[in-house]
Amino acid sequence: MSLSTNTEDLKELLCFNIYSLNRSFGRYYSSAFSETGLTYPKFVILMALEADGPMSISTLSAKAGVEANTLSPLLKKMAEFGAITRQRSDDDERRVEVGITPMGKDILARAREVIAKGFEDLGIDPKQMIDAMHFLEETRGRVDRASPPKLSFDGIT
Amino acid sequence: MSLSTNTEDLKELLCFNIYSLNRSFGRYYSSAFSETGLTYPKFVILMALEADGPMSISTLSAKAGVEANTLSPLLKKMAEFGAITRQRSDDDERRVEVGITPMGKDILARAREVIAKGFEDLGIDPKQMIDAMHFLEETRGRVDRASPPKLSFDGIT
DNA sequence: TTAAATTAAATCGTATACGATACAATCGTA
DNA sequence: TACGATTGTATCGTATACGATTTAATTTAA
Repeated sequence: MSLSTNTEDLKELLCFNIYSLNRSFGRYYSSAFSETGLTYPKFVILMALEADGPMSISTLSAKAGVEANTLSPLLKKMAEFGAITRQRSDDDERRVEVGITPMGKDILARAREVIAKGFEDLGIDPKQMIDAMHFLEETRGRVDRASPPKLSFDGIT
Repeated sequence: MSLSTNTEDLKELLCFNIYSLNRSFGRYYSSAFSETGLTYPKFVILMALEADGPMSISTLSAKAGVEANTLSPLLKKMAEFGAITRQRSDDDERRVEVGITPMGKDILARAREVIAKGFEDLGIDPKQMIDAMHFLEETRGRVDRASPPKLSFDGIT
C-alpha cells in the first residue's frame, strides 16, 4: 500500500504503518538477540528496572505501557532465569517488588551495544526521527485518551 | 541518538515509541470494533483483499507484511464466518486463493466508517502525519533490509 | 524422466498481549 | 470497627505473531 493523497486512505494508513513497522522491529530484534533468547518486551522490562530501581508490577506496567497480566508470567520466567528478583512487599502483601540482578544488568548492557550498533547501520536521519517521535508520542496520548466510536454489525470471528 | 542510562531512555527509543503506539492503536480498535469481533489484523486482511482482489495466501502475506503461517489459521476462521472465500487453485494445487465476499465488503465499509469518525476525533495534524508516515515507511524499508548485528551471551528464557 | 530442490500451506511450539475473572490484602466509611 | 469498595497479582480464554517442521505439489537438473 502506498501513500496516496486521498484522505480516507491516509487515515487508514497511519495505523497500518505503525502495525507494520512494529513487526519489522520485532523481527529485527529477535534476530539480533537470537542467541540470547532476549526479546524486545523483555528488553523494555530490563531497561525500566535498571533505570527506576525495584518497583511493583503495576508500576512497571504503567512505565512500560503493558498490562500487568501480561507482565506477570513474563516476570516469573525472568526471575527463574535469574535476570530479575521478585518478592512480596512487607508493607503491602498484595504487591510484588521486581528488580534487576547483576546478571540482568550484564544482559542489558550487551543488548544496548547491539541496538546502538544496529541503529547506526540503519542510517536514519536524526532530525526526521526526532520529529517523528514527537508525533508518535503526541498521537499515543491522543489515542489513549480517546473513546473510540462504536459501530456494530454482525460479528466476525 | 546516544543510549544513556535513564528511564527517559525508553521514550527516546524509536522502537519503543512504535511498540507502544501500536498497542495503543490495538486497544483503541479492539474497543471500536468490540461488538463485531473484528480485529485490526482482520481489518488489514479485508482491506488488502478488497483492494487487490483474490490472491494466494503468500501474496497476501507479502502485502500485509505478516507471515503466511500467521494468516493461515486466521483466514480459515474468516472463511468459516463468511467474510472471505478460500479455495485451492486449479492451476497450482499448492496455492489457496482467498477473496472478499459481499459480507466482507459490508463489514469493511462499516469498519471504515468507525475509523474515519474516530480519526477526526483524534485531531491529528495532517501535515505532521504525512511527514511521519513517510519516515515510518522509509524506516521500515531500512529495518527490513538490514542484517542486525548479533551479540551473544548466556540465554534468558 | 526420475530424483533433487523449491515452493505453498498447514501445523506445532513458544511468546506476547489483553479483557474478564478470581482472590487476597488493604482502605474508606458509616 | 465491621464491611463494602478498591487495589495488586495471578489465572483463564482468546488472538496474534513468528520460526521450525511437515507435507504435498511443482519445478529444475542431472
